[in-house]
Amino acid sequence: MMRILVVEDNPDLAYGLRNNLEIEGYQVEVADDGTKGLARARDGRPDLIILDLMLPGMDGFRVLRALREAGRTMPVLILTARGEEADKVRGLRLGADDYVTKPFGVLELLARVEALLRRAAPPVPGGNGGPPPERFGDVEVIPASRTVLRGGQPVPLTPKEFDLLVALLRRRGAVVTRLDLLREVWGYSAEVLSRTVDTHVAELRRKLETDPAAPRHILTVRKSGYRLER
Amino acid sequence: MMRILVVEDNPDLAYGLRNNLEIEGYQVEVADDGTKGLARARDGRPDLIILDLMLPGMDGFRVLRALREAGRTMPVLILTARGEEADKVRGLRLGADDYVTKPFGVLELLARVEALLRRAAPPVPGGNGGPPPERFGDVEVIPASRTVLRGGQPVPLTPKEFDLLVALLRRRGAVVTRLDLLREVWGYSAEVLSRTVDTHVAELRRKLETDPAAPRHILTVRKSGYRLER
DNA sequence: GACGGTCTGACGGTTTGCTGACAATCTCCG
DNA sequence: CGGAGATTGTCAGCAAACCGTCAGACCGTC
Repeated sequence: MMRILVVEDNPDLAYGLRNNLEIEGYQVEVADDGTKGLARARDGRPDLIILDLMLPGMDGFRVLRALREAGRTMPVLILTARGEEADKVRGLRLGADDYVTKPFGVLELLARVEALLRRAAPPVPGGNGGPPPERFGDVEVIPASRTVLRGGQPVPLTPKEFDLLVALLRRRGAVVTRLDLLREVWGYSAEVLSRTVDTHVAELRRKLETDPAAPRHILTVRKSGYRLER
Repeated sequence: MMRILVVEDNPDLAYGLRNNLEIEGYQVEVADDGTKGLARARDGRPDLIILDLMLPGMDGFRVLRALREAGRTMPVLILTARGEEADKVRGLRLGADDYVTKPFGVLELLARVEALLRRAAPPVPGGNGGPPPERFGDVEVIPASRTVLRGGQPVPLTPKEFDLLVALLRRRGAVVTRLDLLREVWGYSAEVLSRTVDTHVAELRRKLETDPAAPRHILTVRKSGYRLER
């Protein structure tokens, strides 16, 4: 059974989380301040941590940093207040794996918890917690949390968009054909008479390029495919 | 040495393919109908198959399906007639790995063959993937990104221009006739008698030569063709 | 039932390629 | 040296190819 540690000082919220998580079949432990949270995380080694950033005493950032410095690599999902974009970014940089903005729907949180646990399933022997972030232009791609920052601000990408971006990133500088992209991102081999790939590329440009009509990073290679440049 | 099976009923085309593939260092076998092709593929286990879809008797689709049902997983590149969009899709659904539309330039086919074999091969740890850049004068040609730099600055080339440049580069120092260029870049059915090649050469000179009227690298060999010098 | 994500096909703009006429250049030979 | 013929260079206009864009359909989830 998966064990989850909730570090949250608000009793109502903590109670609600415990309830919902236990209904889903998780074993839940709650710590109501940062110091206790860090201790439980280090000693108990839960499978996942839900960490509020706003905590009395030792705040969430310090907990997170101390945890990673102690070599604990379990996924961490941080809770941030609406509008505190900077906190999100700082948390992700410190090694958080995902974030949820308060107020949040319980289902959204459960979905993210499930996703994180599923992804963390295969433990890497010598791994240090996933591949390092990739950068191009003012864009930073953090595979571990499927997060994209642009100029330090999180950019919401749909799953397909993110996968497509990663596929281009994996062969940065080289031409990637539409067929290759279909293979790697879509997973089946059906060349398209339609504009599926192009549509998603356009969306990526809209979200990540300064001037989508004159892209500087996500480039078209006529008659061949696309190419991502720094 | 990589072994390639060509299943093609048109003798001229089969001959041309064999020639070019052998020049590239592949060991080539040819089958001129579907039944023979299937037998050779199953028994000989080539590293790659080039399969025409239009074949007398057992057509390419049936060959492909039978091959996959027999558990053979080597990459298959299918040849389809122009405009047969549905065939392409059907072929890919049946498990083809790539397609080339007739008429095709030999260089395009060679590039795709190479790509398929590279993908099927175990990735070399220290390998840097792909052929190294070629240089002449202050020009650098990078096949992987279909990019050309001149004095370090990117020069925008159209697809035909790039392919033409690569064709000249492949035989740097030697004379390449117009007919050769038509075969390699334009396709096996070279029916162009006009000034097409010259026009594109002129454009290359305009973009890559310091003085296009007195070219130092892309040279004319009167009564023969063109020659590229460092 | 609203909503977001995804896919598709039609449409239009732009680029690219091809062509053929003409100009320029070269070669050969008178 | 000069000129004819052969060969190559140049150009602009047309047609096709190619890609970006969009609205709408579909589908699963909330």
